[in-house]
Amino acid sequence: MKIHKKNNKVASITDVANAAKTSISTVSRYFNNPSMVAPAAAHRIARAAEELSYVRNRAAASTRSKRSGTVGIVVPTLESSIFAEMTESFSNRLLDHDMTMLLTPCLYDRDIEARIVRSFTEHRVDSVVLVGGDHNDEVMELLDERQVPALLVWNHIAGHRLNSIGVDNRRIGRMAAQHLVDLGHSDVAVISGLTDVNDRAEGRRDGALEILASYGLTPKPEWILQTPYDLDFTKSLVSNLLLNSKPRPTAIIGGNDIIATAAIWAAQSHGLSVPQDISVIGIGDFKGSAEMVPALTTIRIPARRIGRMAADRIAELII
Amino acid sequence: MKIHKKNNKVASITDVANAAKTSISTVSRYFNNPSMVAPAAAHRIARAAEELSYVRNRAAASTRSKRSGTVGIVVPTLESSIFAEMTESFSNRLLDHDMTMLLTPCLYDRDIEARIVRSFTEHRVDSVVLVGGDHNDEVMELLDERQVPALLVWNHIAGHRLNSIGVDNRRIGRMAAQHLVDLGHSDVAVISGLTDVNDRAEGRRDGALEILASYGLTPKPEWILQTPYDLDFTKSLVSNLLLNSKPRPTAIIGGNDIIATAAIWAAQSHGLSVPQDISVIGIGDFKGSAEMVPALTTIRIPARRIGRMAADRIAELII
DNA sequence: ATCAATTATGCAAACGTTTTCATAAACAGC
DNA sequence: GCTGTTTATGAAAACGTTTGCATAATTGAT
Repeated sequence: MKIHKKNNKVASITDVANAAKTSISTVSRYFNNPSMVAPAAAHRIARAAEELSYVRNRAAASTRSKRSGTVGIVVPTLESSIFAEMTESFSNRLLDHDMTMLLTPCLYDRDIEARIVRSFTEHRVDSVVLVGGDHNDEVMELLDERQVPALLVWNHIAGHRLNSIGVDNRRIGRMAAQHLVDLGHSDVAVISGLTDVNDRAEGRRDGALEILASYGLTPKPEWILQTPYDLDFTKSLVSNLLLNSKPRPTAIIGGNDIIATAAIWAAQSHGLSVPQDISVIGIGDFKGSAEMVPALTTIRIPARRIGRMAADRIAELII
Repeated sequence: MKIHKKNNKVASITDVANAAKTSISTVSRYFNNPSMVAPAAAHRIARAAEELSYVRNRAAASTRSKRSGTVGIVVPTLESSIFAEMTESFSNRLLDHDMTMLLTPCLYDRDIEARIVRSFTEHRVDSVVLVGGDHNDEVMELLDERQVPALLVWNHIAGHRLNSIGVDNRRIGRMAAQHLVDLGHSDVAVISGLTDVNDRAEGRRDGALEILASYGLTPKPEWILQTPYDLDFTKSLVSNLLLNSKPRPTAIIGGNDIIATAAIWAAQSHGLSVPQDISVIGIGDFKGSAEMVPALTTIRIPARRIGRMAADRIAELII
């Protein structure tokens, strides 16, 4: 009678070892470090594994080896195409490193983020990726205590004790403002995301205001607005701005492309044409901004590149 | 000397049990089924866990309990806002069930999907979620053999042996075509996604063509087009169509909102105005379609609801 | 008080791996 | 043919949990 796996249960490494007439150590080595096992044995193991449709149990493996092959990432939202792009390229690259991504959106809520990171540590992820530099103390302590290698993406943060990969948002804000100044604008409205939950938004706004101030063009307070990540709300916010300002701003800086898009649509719905009647510049370069009519002027954030680089960096961090 | 955790290692359930002067069984029960442990013991355990900053190891737990608390989901792409929405609401709802999501985009490639599902099974996910009904045999066998409860989302597929939650794409296609016929159009172009890798696209196209045919309005072959999920490409495809057709189509059905958006932009870039000169209808209702100028006419797919329902169904499936 | 029923606990055996250590086998160099 | 290295293997001890079973403690009814 042929040796085969214990009844109706899925095959374990032991079953494979028995079928291949070798020890479980060798089977384990075959899967983790094939070069360590002799060709003949390797062949028998491959056959046995195939026969029993063995699927190794990484969860069990991680108890001994301390490596789960997973990375946890928390993003503010997936509904921003820019985060979706980054996440997607991150995941794809991770696949090349034979790792899998645990992903959870935190909806810009730091407490939810903390809860998610805790859950990630329960699953013993090999590493954690966070967006931006603003996080609960609890998160930092947790990562610290348990020595989970962590990576901050999106912003490059010079002084931070965690690794970071991303852009300098202040600089981007400066670029956007400079562009409008160069076009001759002096009446510029600055509409940012919510700066208290979003350090990207804050950096961009401050960079823009810095440049405007340096030209003596500081916008009046009612032209410096914040808006949540919401097309609908932003569109009516801008509508109000355009209706109620006696001299209208001649240009708008949108803290991200959603805001800029909403601004363009708001302007169009008042019969203003872009860029003839009013200039709008965004930040982010979401997929499609170039094809939009009128094409959206935007400052490119290399989301895919950030995603890829992050995955590669993770691979280094956990060696 | 105070009892404390073994040097420089993270605390395990044993450390907590020692510190709380009880057995690991009780500690385990405290975390999994608090009602089973007496208040006094519970209190000591809570204190000890806090003190040692104990984080339970779900990976280890899953070896014995067969429940990892994770669900694997593979989506075609995150760059489609509609999938992003579904995924996000799925993940949020999953959180309520104390589960975490393993997510990987497969880029519409069935072989990559198969590879991902295999990786999910290695991680012993409690359940797998797939988009649509077209999958490699290997995937089906794997899920079958290992008895992983699986769920199909996006399409509702009547006869399928797996559970499914979603919409009837053929019906949606019929609705789109009927809408245009009702508006009096007789020259309708149908632009779908790639039907060979996307059964949603196929259903929608066929439904649309079915209705058109029933009115004797079958489009000429060069008006039935396919396009990958790409704004850029689609925009120039539609541009060509508009330039080269002697009598132009008076309406376009876009298989999804990306296609419809690209079609609108293409029309606009030729000086045609929508909907005066040409009607365009999309499918999907991505976030923002209503605010767009002109507003995009689209058939709503309840992405968030599908996501939520899927999470709830998963919770039922694995009991 | 007593006994039965209930509730709370602890022991020890799983779970499916990896990894250390020791030994056996194969290979070179002479 | 030796001997000294290298290479391949196996036994057994972890890893951090859950859980079945048996016992101890508590409760309730009389």
